[in-house]
Amino acid sequence: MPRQSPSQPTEVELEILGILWEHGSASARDIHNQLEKSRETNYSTTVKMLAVMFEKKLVKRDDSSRPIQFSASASQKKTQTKLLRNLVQKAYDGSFGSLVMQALSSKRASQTELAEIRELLDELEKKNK
Amino acid sequence: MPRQSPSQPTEVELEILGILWEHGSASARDIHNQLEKSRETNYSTTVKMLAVMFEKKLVKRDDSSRPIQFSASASQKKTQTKLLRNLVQKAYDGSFGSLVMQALSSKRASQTELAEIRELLDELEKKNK
DNA sequence: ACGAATTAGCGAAACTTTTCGCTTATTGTC
DNA sequence: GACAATAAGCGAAAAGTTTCGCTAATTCGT
Repeated sequence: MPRQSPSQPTEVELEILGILWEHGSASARDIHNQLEKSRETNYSTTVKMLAVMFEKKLVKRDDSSRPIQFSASASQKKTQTKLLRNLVQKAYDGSFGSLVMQALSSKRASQTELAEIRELLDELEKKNK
Repeated sequence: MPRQSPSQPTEVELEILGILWEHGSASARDIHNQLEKSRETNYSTTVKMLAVMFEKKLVKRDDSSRPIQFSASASQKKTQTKLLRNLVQKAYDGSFGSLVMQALSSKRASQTELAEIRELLDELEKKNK
């Protein structure tokens, strides 16, 4: 009973990627220290996750110096895009627009963000015309 | 080595929910026929998934008539909101705005949608002032 | 250089998700 | 009612994720 291709980074993987995006690169210990803040976990587990993620090519590692430094293989932006597309596909019937609408009406965007969005919207409409 | 609480509907679960949202309610056979279009799967598997989802309270079932009719427990909208919040939290550092920005610039919104978004934006800014 | 501390890795296992074969129950047809 | 066809359910297992104890390797302090 085989299954399909893997897809998105999992829960913990995403948390680790988040740490890497923020810090650029870090040792297993650094990553673990960060991870501990949000999740009860063990150093061994972190190390293992990094090994798994390395196999999946979610992270790179630089062995040239000790401790080994890890970094994310894909940029935050690229990963975001994948996740977003996946969500739109799976839950919003492929409509980015309706996702945006809902995100906006959930009143989670700050005033500054709203202004930025408006600018972006202006640009987009200009181009489309 | 215990783990945490479950969270979002999984891959297949979401696909099944999608079918139910579209059809309102359906028999296992109906659901399976739909599911087969996008995923190589077996009737038994579908039935089992429905059983699992029933235990998780993701779907309701009406046993009063045969074949049993299934329907989604939560509306598409509610589920979307949950998934969206989760994504924003996990991948966008909690910023709805930056998600919206990215969704917009990915050029996936239609002209009509853009107009709607602009309207919504107007309303939001009015309220915030 | 030696022992202590830290880092890296392995392998097994707990837990979750997805799979399906096989049995039982129910329905439809003649 | 008898038989065939369809529906529902069960239990096991494959596949995927996350966990960690324990060992080995490396580095650090003196």
